[in-house]
Amino acid sequence: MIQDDRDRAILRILQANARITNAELAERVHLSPSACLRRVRALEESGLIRGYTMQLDPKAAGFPGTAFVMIALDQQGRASLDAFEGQVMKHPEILECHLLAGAHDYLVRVAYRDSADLERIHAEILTQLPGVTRVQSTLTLRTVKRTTALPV
Amino acid sequence: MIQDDRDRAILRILQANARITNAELAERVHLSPSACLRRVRALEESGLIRGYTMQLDPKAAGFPGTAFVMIALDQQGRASLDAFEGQVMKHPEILECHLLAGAHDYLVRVAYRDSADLERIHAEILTQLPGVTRVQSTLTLRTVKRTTALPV
DNA sequence: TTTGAAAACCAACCGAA
DNA sequence: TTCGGTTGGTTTTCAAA
Repeated sequence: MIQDDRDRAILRILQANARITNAELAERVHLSPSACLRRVRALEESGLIRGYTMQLDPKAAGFPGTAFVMIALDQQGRASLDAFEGQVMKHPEILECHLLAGAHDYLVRVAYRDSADLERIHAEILTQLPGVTRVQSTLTLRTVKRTTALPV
Repeated sequence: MIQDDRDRAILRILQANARITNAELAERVHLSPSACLRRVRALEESGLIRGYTMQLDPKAAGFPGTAFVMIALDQQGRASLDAFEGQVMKHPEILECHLLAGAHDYLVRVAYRDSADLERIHAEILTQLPGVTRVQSTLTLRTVKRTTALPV
């Protein structure tokens, strides 16, 4: 768990730059390197830190666009949801999948290389997921902001 | 730019674990440490790599829920969009903001600590953004998948 | 690709609150 | 007892050969 503002400072810095050296991190939060490292390890052990990832520029990586897709299932039993979600996990084109409150639809975000690629993802992946009755895509014209940082 | 499958392998590994040492990364892609480091540096220079971030567990960090919010503006001129987006960038509670095709609405994702916090974000932030005419929130019951990794 | 100096890491230990 | 600081051997980095 987060103990104090020192921990919060460490988390804010690491969220912005996960490859900072422990020595510099320690300096920025006014701790000795060893004390700082002990806190980071404790935060990792506690399960608060899920991991460290590299952020790519989507356009430069060949994914100029993403789309949001609303997906409705024909049934909402535990087994149906599990079957659907299990398949979702297998497709790297599906970046995110959220179960929404209300109509119990899924909101999915996919990355595609061009319009033909989006066609393929729609036809070969999304509509083939188990139990799907409705698939409605909305293209993203522009991503204004996309952070993985939480306001700790 | 990405040169070959070696580069792609490096990117896949770093997307999954940004804190791997250069020595281990080199071993896993069958390169010498110095050759591997040279490639990573080149990928960084090219702008493909946007940065390295730490992933927190949202629940453990005190953010049990996120919500998607559709926001419509009363005007769609360049100036209106810029004013809106400029304010969006200032609020850390707003994790993402996408301009959608079609009705030219924004889809925004916010993190909140509890229902009172969501109320506050709705009343004090979202409805106060410049030019907003309609704000419609949908809670996320469960996030099935959330990756920042692109399928390079 | 190899190498070696400099930097960073991190475990063991010490001291203060 | 817990938390921060110090030390020193080990690992990693990275530029020169």
